[in-house]
Amino acid sequence: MSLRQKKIAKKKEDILRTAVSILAEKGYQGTTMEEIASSLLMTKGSVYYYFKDKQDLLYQSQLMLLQQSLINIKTIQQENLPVVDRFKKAMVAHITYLLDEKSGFEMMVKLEQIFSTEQLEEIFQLRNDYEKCFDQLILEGINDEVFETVEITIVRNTILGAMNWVTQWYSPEGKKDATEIAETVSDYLSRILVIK
Amino acid sequence: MSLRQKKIAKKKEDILRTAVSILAEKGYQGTTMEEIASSLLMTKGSVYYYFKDKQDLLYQSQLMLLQQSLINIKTIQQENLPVVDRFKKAMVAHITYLLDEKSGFEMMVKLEQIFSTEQLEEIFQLRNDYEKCFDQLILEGINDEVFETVEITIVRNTILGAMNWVTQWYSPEGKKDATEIAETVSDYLSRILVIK
Amino acid sequence: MSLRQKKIAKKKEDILRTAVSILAEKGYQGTTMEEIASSLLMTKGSVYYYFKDKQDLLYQSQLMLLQQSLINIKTIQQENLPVVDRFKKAMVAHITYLLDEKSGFEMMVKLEQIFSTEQLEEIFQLRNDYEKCFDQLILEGINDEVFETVEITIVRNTILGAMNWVTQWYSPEGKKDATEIAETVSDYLSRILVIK
Amino acid sequence: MSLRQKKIAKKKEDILRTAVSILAEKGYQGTTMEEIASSLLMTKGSVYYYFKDKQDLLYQSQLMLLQQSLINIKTIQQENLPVVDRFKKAMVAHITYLLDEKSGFEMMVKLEQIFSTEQLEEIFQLRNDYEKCFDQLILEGINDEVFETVEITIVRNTILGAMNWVTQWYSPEGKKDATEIAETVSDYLSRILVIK
DNA sequence: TATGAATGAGTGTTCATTCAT
DNA sequence: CATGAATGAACACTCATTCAT
Repeated sequence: MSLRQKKIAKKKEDILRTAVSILAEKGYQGTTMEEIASSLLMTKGSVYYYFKDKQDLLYQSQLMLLQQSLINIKTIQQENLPVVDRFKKAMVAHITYLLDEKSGFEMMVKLEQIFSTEQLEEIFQLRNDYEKCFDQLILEGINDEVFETVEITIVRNTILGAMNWVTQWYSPEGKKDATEIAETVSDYLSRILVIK
Repeated sequence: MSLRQKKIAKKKEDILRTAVSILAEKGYQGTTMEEIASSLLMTKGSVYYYFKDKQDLLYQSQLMLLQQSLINIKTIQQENLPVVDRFKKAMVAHITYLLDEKSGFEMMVKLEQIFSTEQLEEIFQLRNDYEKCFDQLILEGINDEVFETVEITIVRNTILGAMNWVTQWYSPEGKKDATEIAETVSDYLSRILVIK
Repeated sequence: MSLRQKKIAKKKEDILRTAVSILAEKGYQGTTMEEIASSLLMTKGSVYYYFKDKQDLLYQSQLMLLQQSLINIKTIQQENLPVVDRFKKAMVAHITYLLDEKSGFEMMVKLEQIFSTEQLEEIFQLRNDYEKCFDQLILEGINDEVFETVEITIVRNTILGAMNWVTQWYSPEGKKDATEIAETVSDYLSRILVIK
Repeated sequence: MSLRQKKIAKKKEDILRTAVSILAEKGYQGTTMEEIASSLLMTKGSVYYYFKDKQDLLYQSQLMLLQQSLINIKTIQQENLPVVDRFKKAMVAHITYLLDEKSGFEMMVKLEQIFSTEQLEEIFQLRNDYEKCFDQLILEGINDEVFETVEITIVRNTILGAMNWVTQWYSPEGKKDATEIAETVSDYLSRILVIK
């Protein structure tokens, strides 16, 4: 990758990071391009130089989030640790990633309404891959007889929901910082699965 | 209340019910007054007869949701049942209420950005009351030594999050209907607290 | 048609008339909605109340022009006059209509680039019908042996071109008024066909 | 002219040729600098090296068209041929030139709106010169008693209109090629003038 | 009460143009 | 000479809101 391409990639990522946090805070429709641009001390026109349109910005930020999350969880899954520890680590990673990026997995809009079929497929594929990793860990735990036998999909959705919602109530001003909150919540959620 | 007033109240409630589900689906900014009106076979002008503006519609729908939820949980709290059962009943009620009304507690917008201070206070008060009910149940459970000793706020937020997120993944086409999902999720969430 | 509908139809026609002349003068891309609106002492928003979008405005104005032209020529065609006279009358009508409406048949844009397939079909159908009327008159003249035997399509296109171009050079400040110009040009163009 | 200057002149002409055909097809407002540049495998910036701005591009392409047309007609005018033949040759040259360059004399915009007074004067001067050549031929024909006595300006405008319009209906897929169409149309237009 | 019509502020997007490298 | 990046003014279009009837 040439220097120029690197510069572009860097700029794109800068924009995406900012977009992610604003979009997560105000939602897709509630966020203006102007807002995103001026947060970056850019003009609207410049943002359009890097991204085709607003939808493209949302799409690529979703991809970025999901791809990074997927890398995170896959890395953890391969570590040489008991399944219980890996599961907890995956939860902590999920929560801290969301809190650090000030992002949300739901951009507050029905994705179907703004994405093309191919885009939706890509997104759903990644989301699915991610969920499968969690399912895999749960299944492993059940087979190892350290987790209760449960309906995997429902439990996974429940746990993901609890984690995704953390962005709604976590306050940096509180007693615990992001990592501590992540640890605590993960501990509590573990109890749904772990056999005592 | 005169007949006329009753008629008006009825109409208002009709509008609110529709508004709630559309707002929950598309978010505050993503929903147009036109959309709400035409869903009710009304014209925009008529909706404005009953509600001052869009924000008022959101405000009152939030109030309705919260007030009803509060009534639900208070009723349950006073029932003559073991705390574990009351807690589970409260969770089931919470989830089924959300799924039935096709609503969401978060209207996909930072409330601070659209509500006035007084309105925010009212909303937060109700939300707080509602959370306190849950906290109260949890505390009771701990005192009765049927629940683990936990950080109540965090556990409550975690559980509420898991429940609120159900609207994101529940599909009426799935194997379980709304009530069954609510029961199942509640069972799993109970494990966070219940001493085994 | 109710009074209300009549009012709407009237307003739509007003807008179309203005749009036609501005679009003809400045071309599709060179005309702004703002311009059209303010020519009518309206706001942009109002124009959008009557027409879906700019393209719709162009489409409907083309339809109006073509439909009226078609009525004009069909009326003339049925008059009980020698074919030479009817042909000349048709030419005069064509030119004066364009000059009166300050319009042009070509809105200075490749129609294919802005219209949908169905819209294009409708336009081309009408255009074709109109051309067929001219062709019919020419054919009649040939059969009556008052017109030379010619390649009908090419002659018709040549004559239509000469007439359509009049809007480019006619000036109301000149010696002749619109009708006189139309008469004169038609006389000259007749010479292409009439046997002497 | 140095080699460098020649290279620049060559490049300018390349750009103008491309610009002419795109501008003729899409109109001034409908054509983007990007489009012109990328048709030439250049970047926008490069085009700006050769031409001050978009208007300059249009201006110079008009000049080029008119100057070439003027040369064409003047050459023909001086040929040692009967006026009827020279007139027809002029028409054929006019039409084939337009069709070959895929150009149009009207760039679909009121010239007054984009050109400066001096530029307009230059353009009008050339246009006038060109028209005068036609007028001259017509006058000659009248004096030679091979053309009917006509109102020269009107006839010339009518004929020019018919010729300019050919670009609107000529299709390379048709039975006749550009030259044949030009010949045919010229023959028909001759009949307006030639005494039989 | 209800509504059709109008409004205007705001938003996404385009594009001619500039300029540092 | 060439270009990539940035800019900002302009424009199409939307939509909450108002108001006369």
